[in-house]
Amino acid sequence: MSDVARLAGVSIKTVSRVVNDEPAVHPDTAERVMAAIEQLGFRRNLGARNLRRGSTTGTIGLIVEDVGNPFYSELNRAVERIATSFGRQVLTGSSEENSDRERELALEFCARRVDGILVVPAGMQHGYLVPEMRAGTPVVFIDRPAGDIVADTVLVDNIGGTVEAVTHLVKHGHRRIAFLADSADIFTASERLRGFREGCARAGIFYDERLVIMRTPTPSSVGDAVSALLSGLEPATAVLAGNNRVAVHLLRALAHADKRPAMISFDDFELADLLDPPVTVMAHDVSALGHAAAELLFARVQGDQSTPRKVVLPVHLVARGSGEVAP
Amino acid sequence: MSDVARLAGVSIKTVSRVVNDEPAVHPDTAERVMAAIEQLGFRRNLGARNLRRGSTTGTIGLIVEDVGNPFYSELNRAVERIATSFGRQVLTGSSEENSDRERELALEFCARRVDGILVVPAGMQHGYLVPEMRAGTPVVFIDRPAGDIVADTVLVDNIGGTVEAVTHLVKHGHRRIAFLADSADIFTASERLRGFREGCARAGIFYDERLVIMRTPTPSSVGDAVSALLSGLEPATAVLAGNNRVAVHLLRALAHADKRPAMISFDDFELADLLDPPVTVMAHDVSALGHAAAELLFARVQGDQSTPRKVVLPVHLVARGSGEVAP
DNA sequence: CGCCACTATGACAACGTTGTCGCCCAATAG
DNA sequence: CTATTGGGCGACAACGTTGTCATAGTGGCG
Repeated sequence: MSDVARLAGVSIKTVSRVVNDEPAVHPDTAERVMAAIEQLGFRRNLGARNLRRGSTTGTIGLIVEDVGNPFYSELNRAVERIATSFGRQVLTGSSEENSDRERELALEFCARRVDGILVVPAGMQHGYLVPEMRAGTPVVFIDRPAGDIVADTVLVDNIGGTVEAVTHLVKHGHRRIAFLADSADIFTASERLRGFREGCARAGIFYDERLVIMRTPTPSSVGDAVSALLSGLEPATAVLAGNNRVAVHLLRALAHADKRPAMISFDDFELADLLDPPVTVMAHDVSALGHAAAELLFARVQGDQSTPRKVVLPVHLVARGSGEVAP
Repeated sequence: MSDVARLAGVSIKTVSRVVNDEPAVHPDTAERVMAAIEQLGFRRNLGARNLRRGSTTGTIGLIVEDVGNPFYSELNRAVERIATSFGRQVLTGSSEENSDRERELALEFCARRVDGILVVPAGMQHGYLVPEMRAGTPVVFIDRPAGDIVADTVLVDNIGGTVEAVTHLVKHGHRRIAFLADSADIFTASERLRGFREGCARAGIFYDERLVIMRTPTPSSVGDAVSALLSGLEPATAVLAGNNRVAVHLLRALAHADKRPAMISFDDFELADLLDPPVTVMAHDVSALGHAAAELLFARVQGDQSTPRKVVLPVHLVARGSGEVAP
């Protein structure tokens, strides 16, 4: 900036005025300054600016499990859209479902003085965020609630959705329904399990623990689970997949099976409608999840001090075929 | 920091020493300082630190067309992985295939003094980056080359891959092959068109302009294209989809067709193997694309001054069924 | 006992920017 | 003519941090 000032024959303050479009600059002077800026390729240092002004940095942090997972990338996109509309940029990070990594990312974002943080929490302990929140960095939890603090949260109706899925399968004649989901340590998985039990109870079918398998979905873990569930004296006639990852692995495991059970996936996913049979899903609007969370965050950034809110978005059944086959 | 210093009864410099693990601090003093830091919830301001040290900011920028597109989110993930290994964080932005937006994002990243930029360019003019690159911000182009400047670039073998796809279809008896791709303004689409023509020439089949349709893929644009290609006196017997978006829309358009043409997709995509018939693709390693680009970028960040490099990654055929049906 | 080396600490400036205040000068009013 | 106004501009401090240098104290050595 001082180089520009020297070249234009003005003080650095005047250069500052020009780059900030402040009024009290003579047009001729402004032009000289602009020419100097152009010639030197000057670009103002936003870091220094933010430091001096003590204002916001114009960035927010987003922590998800894996930015490469289509579910989270859609979320990322929705968040970015809102952030852009508020003139902010997004720092993203993948926690890899590891609470230490989540914490590390969150604290690094705080050190960068992001204006706020959106997090799909991996861990259950969030006390480490209390000082940061008290210091003025708003945090909104997405898809899963905070472990041990009170904070804004945006969720989907995990229980209601799962109950509806079970009800739907029972309506089509199933009484041996398996629940195949991610590890019970994960909030959404354990909530959906609760919904599964409640669905069984309401439909008046026996809740059989042997038909519930919950662990991190990999091709082999899901493959093994499928073998177990579909064999034996009373095999499952329908499978409820606890999320989109489980559903994809389940489909692959079933691809070459001779007799395929009915299935419903919690979470919609691309091409579900083009498979054979098309996959019935409990769908929810992932973009809406991101929108709602980001809107909430920016309300906080702009000074909203009301008590923490909890938003629950609806889940609805999209019947496509796989969930409507008889036992 | 001065609050911490006051509480611990030391100077701010000593606090600085403690937070930076500098050796010459008495253990007792260090402990008092740590206690004060804990009590006040102090976290050092990375912006101020970077300003003072004049060092790197520890961030890189990534510009893609759409962070929500699985192709780019996989790329994002790969880039993030490398960035993390170099202790950097990633600012992401979606250009929405708009060159003004691309430019805006890139210049904002520069204003934030990112250590480097990775960009899947939307536009063809990149002169605006010259001052920034001269000022020391390395830029690596991914998937598409820079328009009018010389810079590091990582591409996939678009021409070779398309030639192979055409050859494969011809080998299975097709002579009326359609090419359905994104707008020819997009580098990858136009390169693949070149490959398509070359493939036709090499295989000795007639290149029929009427079988080439290139425009932004939407359900309706692809649907219309399919109707046109598959009707008439000499309909196409095979379709080559120019990218994963086109492929998905194509599959949906064909879902209820009575006679389905053979098809190959340039780009692999999730569940391609589970469709009926499974989709034959020209696959390339998107993660490798991100890895290579990020590695190249960090080499530059660390001072590599060699002449700009161009890396071309291989594409290979994955025969699954849809590309092996006879006319 | 004086000197040196070394440890532990602090004062101060500087990074690049902007807010505050004050100065100069021309134009206008009285 | 003088007094007042306000447009245009610059000097300076400050944002939070760290590099440089100086200083005070301590222990060892000749």
